[in-house]
Formats: sequence, structure tokens, C-alpha cells
Amino acid sequence: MIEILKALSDETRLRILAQILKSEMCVCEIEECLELTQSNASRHLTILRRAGILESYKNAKWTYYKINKEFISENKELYDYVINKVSQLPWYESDCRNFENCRMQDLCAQNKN
Amino acid sequence: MIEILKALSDETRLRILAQILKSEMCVCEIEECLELTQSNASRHLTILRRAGILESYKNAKWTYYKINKEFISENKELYDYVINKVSQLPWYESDCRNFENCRMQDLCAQNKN
DNA sequence: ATATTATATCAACATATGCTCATATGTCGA
DNA sequence: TCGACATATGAGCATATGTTGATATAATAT
Repeated sequence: MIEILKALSDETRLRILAQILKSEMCVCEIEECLELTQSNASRHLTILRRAGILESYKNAKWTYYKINKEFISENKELYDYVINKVSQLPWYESDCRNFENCRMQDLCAQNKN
Repeated sequence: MIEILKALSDETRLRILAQILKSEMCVCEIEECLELTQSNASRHLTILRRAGILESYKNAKWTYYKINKEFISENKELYDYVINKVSQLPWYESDCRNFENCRMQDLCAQNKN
């Protein structure tokens, strides 16, 4: 429980989670749309994965992160809380716009396969 | 939101909150039943109060802390989550027993009024 | 007034956390 | 095989956090 709450107690990780909640993403997409360094994005994703909030799988060169279904079922109220609150945070709308731009520009080439 | 999650991301503060959720407490009771230094108990209570989770009032020499009703209404899912999860944490039963002992021994003299 | 009790806060320290640059690993395409 | 790309991780640094002992403040009792 404490590890989960700590993982959620960081603005950058909440920003990452807010986007991944809408659809799974690879690391390079997250870097791009949230303007994080590669290293920093990877580190925060690892923290969210180790806390059990996200899970990842590899496909070709890319690692995709998505919400861990087990986290949802075991932490339903917390999950609902995050879903409801995260979209009210000040950076949310702007991050969503950036996310759409990244998708359209296909910056990470993950749709070329 | 982040301030609230940070406030909850600490074992000592969750132990404090777990007891206060059952009934309001003064600082000296919390010191006693959780075996915290006076300074440390006061600090953690201040953090929980500043995050809006607890509120406090003074009565004579004592400061009492209790759950902030506004926190409950504005963070219902999170509140339910905490309620459900804290009682499963390893120190919970032991802390509750200590809490009962403190009550019975009237260690902080708050019932002498 | 003075001593005692309850609480808050300051100063100092150790540890934890977040960030960046550099490097390692693994995958794919030429 | 070699080079480019995607990701993870180590090292080092700055800042944040948790803890304690000392002190300040405020209320009460003698």
C-alpha cells in the first residue's frame, strides 16, 4: 500500500499515468508527449511497474506500458479516485493535446510495423 | 491531490491515521500508543493537517486531531480505500491493542476534566 | 509569580528521491 | 557484421524527507 501511494505521489508519474490510462504507450511516446528525458521517463515507468500499477511487454524494439488489471481489481477505490482526480490537474489538458500531436506525427514510428 | 498522496505515503502517518479514524485523539495519546517522540508525533500530525486530511482543535492544554469531514466528502474513494487497506497492514492489530491500553490507563489525563 | 504540562517549531543530521549524463544491453535494418 | 535506435541502469549531484534533541509558546496548577 505504501509503495503504491509513494509511486502515485509524484507529479511526473501522475502525468505519465494519466496518459497511459487512456491507452498503452511505449517509452518514446511518453518521452515525446511529456517532454521528459529518456532516462527519466524510463525510471518513472519502472517505479510505476514495480509498484504494480503498470505492466510492460516488449514488441520489437519497443517496450509498451499499460495499466495492470490486477492493480485495478485489488485497488478499485484508489483507481477510481485517480481516474477522477487526475483529469482535473492543471497540466492534464495540455498533456492530452501533446499526446494527440505525437500520435498524429507518428514520432516514435511504432505504427510503421 | 499530490500533497494528499504524499501525506499518506508514510508508514508512521498511516499508523497515526488508522487510529484517529476510529476516534479523535490528542497528541500525547498518539505519542504513547504508537511510541513516537513528542516532536515526531507533532510533525506528522501537522503534515496530515496541512494536507487537509485531519483537522485539530484545542481544549485546555490539549490539541485534538480528528478526520476532516471535508476531506472525506471531497476524496470519498481515497478515504474508502484507506479505511479498507490500513486494517490489513502488519502493525495494525498491535497498534490497536496499545491504543486500548492507553485509553484504559488514562495516560494523558484527558479524561480527568 | 513560578513550576509543570502539552504542543509546536528550530537546527542538525542521515537517508531517500528525482534529475542528468554516460554507458550497457538488446533489436532491427542495411 | 555494423550502425542506428529503444530502453534500462549506474554514478553523481541537488533537493526533499524523516528523525531527534533543544527550545519556544501557551495553558494550568500551586
